[in-house]
Amino acid sequence: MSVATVSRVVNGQSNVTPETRERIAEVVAQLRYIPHSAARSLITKRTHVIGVLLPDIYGGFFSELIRGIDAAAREQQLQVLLSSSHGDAEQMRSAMRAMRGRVEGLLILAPQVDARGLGELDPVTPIVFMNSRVEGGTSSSLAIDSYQGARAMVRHLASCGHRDIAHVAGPADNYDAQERERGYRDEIAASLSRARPYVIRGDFTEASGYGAGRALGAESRRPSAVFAANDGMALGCLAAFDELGLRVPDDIAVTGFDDIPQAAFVRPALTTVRVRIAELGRCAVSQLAEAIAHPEAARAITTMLRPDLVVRESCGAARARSSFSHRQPVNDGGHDGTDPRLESRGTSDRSRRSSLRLAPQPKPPKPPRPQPSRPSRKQPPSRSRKR
Amino acid sequence: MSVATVSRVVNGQSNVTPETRERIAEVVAQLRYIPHSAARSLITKRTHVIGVLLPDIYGGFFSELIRGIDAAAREQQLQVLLSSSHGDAEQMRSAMRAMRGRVEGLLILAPQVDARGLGELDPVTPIVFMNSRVEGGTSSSLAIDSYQGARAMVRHLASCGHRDIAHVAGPADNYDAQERERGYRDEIAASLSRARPYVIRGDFTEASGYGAGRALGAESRRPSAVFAANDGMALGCLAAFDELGLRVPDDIAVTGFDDIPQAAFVRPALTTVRVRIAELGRCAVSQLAEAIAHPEAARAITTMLRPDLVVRESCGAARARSSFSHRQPVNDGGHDGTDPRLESRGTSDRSRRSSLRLAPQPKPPKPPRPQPSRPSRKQPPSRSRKR
DNA sequence: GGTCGGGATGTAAACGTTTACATGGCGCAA
DNA sequence: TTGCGCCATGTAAACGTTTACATCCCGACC
Repeated sequence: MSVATVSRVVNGQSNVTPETRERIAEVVAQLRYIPHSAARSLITKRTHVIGVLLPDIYGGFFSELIRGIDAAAREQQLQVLLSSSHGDAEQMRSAMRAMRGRVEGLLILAPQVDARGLGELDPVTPIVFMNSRVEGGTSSSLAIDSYQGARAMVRHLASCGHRDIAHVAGPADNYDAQERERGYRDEIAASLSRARPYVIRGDFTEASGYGAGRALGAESRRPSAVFAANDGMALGCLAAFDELGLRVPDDIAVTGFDDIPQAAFVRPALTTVRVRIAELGRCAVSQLAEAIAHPEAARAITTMLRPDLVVRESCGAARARSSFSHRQPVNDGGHDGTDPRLESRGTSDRSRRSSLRLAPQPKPPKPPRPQPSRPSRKQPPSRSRKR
Repeated sequence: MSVATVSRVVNGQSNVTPETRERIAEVVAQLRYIPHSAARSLITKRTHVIGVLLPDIYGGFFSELIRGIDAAAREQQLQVLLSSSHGDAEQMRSAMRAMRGRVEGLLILAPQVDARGLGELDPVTPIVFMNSRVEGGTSSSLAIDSYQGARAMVRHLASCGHRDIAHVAGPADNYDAQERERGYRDEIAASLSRARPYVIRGDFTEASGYGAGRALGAESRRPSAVFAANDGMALGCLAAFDELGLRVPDDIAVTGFDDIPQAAFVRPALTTVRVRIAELGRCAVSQLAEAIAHPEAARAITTMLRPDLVVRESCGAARARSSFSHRQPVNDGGHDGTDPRLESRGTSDRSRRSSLRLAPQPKPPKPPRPQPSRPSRKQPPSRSRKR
């Protein structure tokens, strides 16, 4: 038996005698032979692996993102080579180098470094950037419209009657943080022309949000609302205010950004800007898979995902309010105007407080948002299994 | 210039003339040449990648675990090839096959499938199992002592005066779930001999915990305490009780298991069994790295990690209580008896309520647990950066 | 000045596959 | 009976590296 025949059997090719196949299969089983993927992909040029470069993987945002990426990757029969790098451009470069030859494409989330430079490092591997500053260049990019999301949130708070709205910003070198702060400032100027923006800087961690909350709560003239640039910091604020004896939303309103899973679980449930993080991951994988499958059609597509405002308890709004539409390629200009999904819950106080999501995240239009009621003994439709 | 010389330059070997080196480096930079890792590892037999097989990656437990694994991997200059598989043994097998030749070792968390069978599939790659049923076999294993943790929790609840303690169990085919339930039953029998165990089954998701909470809360003779087999389900219970108008812990106590990051953030903060999930991941990576570096010394080490009880608000205990020691190789038999770390917080109500962790998880003995106070404007010592 | 040695560079094998192509056997048709 | 063609199998090149070994050049020492 030659290696070629074995190869044919292992790959299930047809041109081999049944008894030869039988014999080889037997030996393969007995020797516990497993083909060497690296050698295989050396010649086939297919690895079925995508590389994922993240700045960090702590917190609800990233775990949710990885979940979405993983799910989509599995659907596409891809494996994921993960690498985090503290947002350091040099570490990112070295991770990219280490991935060359192992992956067929790269998914990069690099809100702090110049994405263009990264793309130029390896012009041949398809790359999809997420939430990055990309101007021109040849790679695709997928981003959240942080600016519009922030404006919508500030507009909402203003419409609730808040006039002193503080902003807990993210790291100064982070693109999303910049955009959110810019949206905050612009909307303050637009909606509350007489108010002055008040920004206190954090770093997206709960701890920094906690610190900011302590500082804000202790101020002589404390704001009536705090808009944090992400949910983690909003959670930190919540804890700080709880400790200071301030009631949310009665004494002070708190809102976040991202809609990480915890946002719905804390009490008071967090009003935030829903990013559909997992879906963002899925989209990115799809887009990358597409670019891998058809490298000839590689156009640099920049997609902007429009986030939704989701009103829960922490802002003190009497009723829910909605925002703008969901997903909108930035190039075809103009909204379609439809799909202004209402996120309103039931009207009774009881039901409004329940923000536990029993059902999987509702698919795009019109989330049915079931009233979580009837104490059923049988398992409710659960998310994917855990552990 | 021959390929050999180029290889020498790229790998920074010494026996090459400075000007040759210079010229080659220049061309390398100009062509944006990046070595092909797969080809390289084909000959060197080093990939610097470890494979991680998980049943699922949803929820606080897994994101924390991945975080620990990733951090340790980065320290050891390893990359992580991630694959989740819904706990299906067949999917696990196929993922393992796909990883052959790509990874130098495997980290497997398979609480539902027979770990032995998995190990036999590929006897050559070093494997470290986590939280799995492993008897004998040649692979190492790292596990949480779920049984003792559950007993400690029930003992604590009993000592708080609870007599009707219900248990929300995990999936029947899950090893940890089984052990926790066994611990629950045994301790009920030991501490509350006249009480009857009451188990309601969940599947480790928040949704199933929510369902169980609704069911328990509505019962004619509802229990005074609920011990959920993981924090996710405990969170679900909390949401259910909140909705039913039951106050925790006054009307009913709730406790969990794992100490996922959210546990400290919800109000009331969750009393739970701390697993030090990230550390578990780190240990597993270290152990695997060791096995890879010294395959000759490959002994099957089974390490049992001892979890700690952490008392917060949700159980209604007046003061903190501690439990047993932390980390104890199971083979050297017998506890040393030292290190009964107290987890007590400050005594004032205010400080007891604050369970936000400002500092990184305190290292093993004597967590200093700083009183989170002084509203400092500068960043508090944060966890690793986010985004 | 010849020989020896050492250092720079080149050559080729090896890693474990896949696959184009060659070989050879067999059956069938002329 | 001879030839043709098809099908099973084998051979070898190729993938992109690393590395043992060969070669070559040059300087130094005898």
